[in-house]
Amino acid sequence: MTSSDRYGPTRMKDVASAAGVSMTTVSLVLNDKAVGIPAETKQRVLDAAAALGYRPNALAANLRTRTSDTIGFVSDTIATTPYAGAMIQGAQDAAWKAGKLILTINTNGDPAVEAYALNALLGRQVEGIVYAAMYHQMIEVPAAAKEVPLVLLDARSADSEIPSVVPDERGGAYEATSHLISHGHKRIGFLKNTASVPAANERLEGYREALEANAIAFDGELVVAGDSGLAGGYAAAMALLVEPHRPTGLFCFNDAMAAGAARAAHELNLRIPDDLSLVGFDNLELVAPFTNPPLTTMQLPHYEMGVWAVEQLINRIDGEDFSVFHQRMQCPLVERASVGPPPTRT
Amino acid sequence: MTSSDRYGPTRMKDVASAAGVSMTTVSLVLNDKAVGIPAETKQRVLDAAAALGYRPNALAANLRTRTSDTIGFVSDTIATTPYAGAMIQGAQDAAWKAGKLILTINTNGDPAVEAYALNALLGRQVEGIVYAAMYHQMIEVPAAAKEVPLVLLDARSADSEIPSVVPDERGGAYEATSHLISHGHKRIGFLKNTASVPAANERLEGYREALEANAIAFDGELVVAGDSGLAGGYAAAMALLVEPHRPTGLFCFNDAMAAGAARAAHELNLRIPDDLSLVGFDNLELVAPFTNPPLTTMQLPHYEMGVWAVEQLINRIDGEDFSVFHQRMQCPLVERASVGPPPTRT
DNA sequence: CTGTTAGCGCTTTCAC
DNA sequence: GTGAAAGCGCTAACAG
Repeated sequence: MTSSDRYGPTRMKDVASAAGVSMTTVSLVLNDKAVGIPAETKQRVLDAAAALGYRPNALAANLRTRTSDTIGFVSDTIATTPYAGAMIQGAQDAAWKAGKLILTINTNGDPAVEAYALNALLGRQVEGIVYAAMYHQMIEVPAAAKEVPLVLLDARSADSEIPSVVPDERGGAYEATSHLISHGHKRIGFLKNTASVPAANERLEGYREALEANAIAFDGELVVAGDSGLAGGYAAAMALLVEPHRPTGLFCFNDAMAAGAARAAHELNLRIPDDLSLVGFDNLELVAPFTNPPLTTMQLPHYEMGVWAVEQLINRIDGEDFSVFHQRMQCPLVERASVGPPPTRT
Repeated sequence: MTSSDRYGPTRMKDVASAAGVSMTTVSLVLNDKAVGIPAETKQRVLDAAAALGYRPNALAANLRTRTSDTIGFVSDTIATTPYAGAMIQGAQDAAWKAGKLILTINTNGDPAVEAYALNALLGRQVEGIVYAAMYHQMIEVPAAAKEVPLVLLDARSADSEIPSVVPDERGGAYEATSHLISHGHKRIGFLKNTASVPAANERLEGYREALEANAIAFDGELVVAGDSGLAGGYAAAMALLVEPHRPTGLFCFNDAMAAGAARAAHELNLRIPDDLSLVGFDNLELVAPFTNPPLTTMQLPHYEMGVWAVEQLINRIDGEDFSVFHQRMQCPLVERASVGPPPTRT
């Protein structure tokens, strides 16, 4: 009130003079570094700060300490996929728990934007960067991103030095197929998608391995490709189901294809799961529970991957735990009602 | 190379001495404020900066200029809704276009986290805050958020001074109902949800108004409530469709309920759209196109709302355009295949 | 046209 | 135990 009547928010200096102490003392108290300061002084500082509505300017502190408590989150596309939310949420929650804030940016896949965005992030002194793709893929990381600790989320890089986390597609497919087998199925088809993304190849592998592990011969005729949407699933399933010696169970590349398969089955008057069992992948929250019957499927661990990515990043920022580089996150089975024992007569 | 061999990133001072000029000159050149500086000098600065890989420390600049080119994005929950992505994307794109970065935080609806989060944001000198809810609702905004320009996204506040943007629910419902009417329907049911959220009430209003505008008497018997999921839609539709004088068209609170209605129709051997026309709401990208037949529905303008919110925020930060306070964003009709003329005999 | 100088608000030796 | 003073990296008067 006395000397420093001025515009703008209260500064530490104001608190100091209000409490009748120096800035050093205020800083010490407010940052819990007040080792030997009497409780009485401490309280006076706290009171003054509260009375003046003091809020430290983090920018100034960060400039001085050369930290920022901020991490960058770069993603290629965020909206076009329903999965994005959970990943971001996981990342946020983990960051928050570590007292960091997240600066988000999305590049829409444009390399020019990407370069610019990285610069903006780095200029703001982010302590690390999470580089997220919105579906499991191989990406090339701009050199600039490597200036700070970096982890890849739902993506991998040819540069194996960059830590990454992706879903365990192979394991998920293995479990999906095994689930069908455990119900007694022996003729199990795989509806794969045509695109050559890691998910496609690895899910096919998992399918094969599960078959092998159970001494069921792999039959190339039982895997048929289609586009990864409902229409593709419909067509692929149709091709398989009209055959005389049709499969009794279908493992589908994703839930959309599974929904297509269900449609094909209905048209052929095959009941699910009595005549045909179905397992999907993705566990789309808006479709899997609502197919008829509700779809048994594999859950993509997006939230967990988001958490892992920033926890790992923070470990690296803190200089700890450089052990695990490439994490494959387990995809849990979500049992609903589309799987049963195979029909007694095929 | 000469005097300042030191650790850490290059600073402006380094560029200055490398180019043989003062920091002022460097600053001027790099910020495009070099009014009368000879091209030759300018080039020398640019070259030196490039050679040294200089990247300005935005924190330092921001401290000095008392700006931050950063806006805060606070949301209650991000993952649990499929809509969130588009809103964030819109916000991001608009922010990026204005040269701002977004600091995101989500509170999971916890007021304690919220208070803390707001402090963190404000401490980092965000220039404004977008406060987003993940579905259209009334919220109470913490006082701290009002210290900087603020706009509400997909939410409204009792405090009418706070600008906000929400979907035009009433208008959407009006158009949905009118669409049915324009196809010749006269007996149109409304499947409403039981929760008393703004969306529910306003969609009911829009439905009534469209009826009135077309001289169709409102019939309370034709509006039946259910929970807002597939099961609720199924039950509500069932109640209506078993009646002898059943409606020929149904406007549903949302796509999930519409999917339930479709299920009920199938069970009753009513074909869509021959025997029954259906209009949904939300245009869920993963369900609406894939119902059988594909669902005609109203699109929620999430991306556009995100854009509007940050554009508005930036206007306010810049001290311009304080005119529009409450925006209701139009919900466009997405025509697919679930609407046709009513059957000739009811 | 360009350099000198004084801070932005904070943390942190180093004295007393 | 607490204060004075230096300085994080930058911008912006103000001279010259």
